[in-house]
Amino acid sequence: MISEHGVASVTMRAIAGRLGVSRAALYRHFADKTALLVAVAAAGFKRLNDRVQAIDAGAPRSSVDRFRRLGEEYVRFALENPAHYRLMYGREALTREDLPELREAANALYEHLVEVIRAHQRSGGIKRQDPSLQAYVAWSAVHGLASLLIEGQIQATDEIDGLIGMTTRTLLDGMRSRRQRVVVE
Amino acid sequence: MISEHGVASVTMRAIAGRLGVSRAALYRHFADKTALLVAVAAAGFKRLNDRVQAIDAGAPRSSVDRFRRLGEEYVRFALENPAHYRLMYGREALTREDLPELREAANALYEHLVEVIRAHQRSGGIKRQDPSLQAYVAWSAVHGLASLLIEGQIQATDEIDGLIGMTTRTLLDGMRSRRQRVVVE
DNA sequence: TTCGAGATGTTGACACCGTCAACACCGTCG
DNA sequence: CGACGGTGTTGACGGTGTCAACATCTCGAA
Repeated sequence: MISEHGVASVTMRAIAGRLGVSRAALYRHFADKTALLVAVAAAGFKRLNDRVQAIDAGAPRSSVDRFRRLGEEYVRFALENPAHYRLMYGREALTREDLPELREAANALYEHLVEVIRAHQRSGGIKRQDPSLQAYVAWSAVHGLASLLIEGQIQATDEIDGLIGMTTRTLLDGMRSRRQRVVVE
Repeated sequence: MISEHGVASVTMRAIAGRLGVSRAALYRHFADKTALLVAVAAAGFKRLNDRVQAIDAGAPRSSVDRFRRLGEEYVRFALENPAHYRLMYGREALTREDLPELREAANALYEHLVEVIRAHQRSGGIKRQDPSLQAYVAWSAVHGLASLLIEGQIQATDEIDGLIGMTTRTLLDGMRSRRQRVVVE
């Protein structure tokens, strides 16, 4: 329903109607509408998590490649499921402190990113700074890119692939360790 | 009203009540609620724009400094006006194609960023790539950081200043021209 | 000065929404 | 067999955005 007509069209009555059930029946399973949306948003994070985990499932990759593909896959997910992605980061879902499910799902994704960065640090590719802070910077970059693309704030729609690659490359160059940098050039 | 009790508390009746006016009176000035919110959001972009323009008003700065301060000031604005910032990038405001005011205000900010990047290119600080694409990458990074901070997705709340600095530094290093990079080290 | 038109404000109503209390049904297990 | 927890239904409540119909006010043209 979200991807068809936007999150505004998701009403308790409409959901119940699709299920062939009365409106109040939903309240046997969810405390209120926000709780239901939080569950949907958390499911989105889990799907995204599965997707990025799958990157490392096949043949072993270099740590740079893992980082690049992670960023790519992240943005691609957002572009394919814009309404869902918006919900995942929407205030109505994140505000509720009594429903930690969403935050935990988001955190699992973040932890994976930290792990990928740690691995790339060990291989000498990037600076040995606090990987959790580096992860925040990288997360910010891809989340910001995904958001701006989804909301149509970025005009260059035909250069999306280039923009994604440029973002991950800038991050990698910006975090690159000095020694390697000189060697490379 | 937004900053006091969140955007959800902003209802046509509540606005009218504050103004000492009836609900329907508002419809003489705005087509509907979304149009009103778009106007508020656009005003936010204009305030933010004034703020970043003010950076260059005083003593002349180096192009690196201009870039750094721009990113800093951007994130700081978001942190000081979280609800307003959310509205500025909210789907309900951006979706409406018949109200270009918001997009234009956002675009003015983007154009300023492009100009700052161009200047830094001329001074030889960063690669001579398409500045409009570099601007998208930089915008993504600061917008993503602001969003994650506002929504409480980033735990390291006591290292915000460090995180902002790390973001702009990573961007600058990532875009830095090869020649200068060697010289610097 | 008068008068009429446009801008602005008001009231009452409509359809829709999230939510809840009260009641009805069902299978399960002591 | 009977009580009980899980599930679903109906009807209602207060709140919301919005609009049509009507009232008022301002101000420039005759």
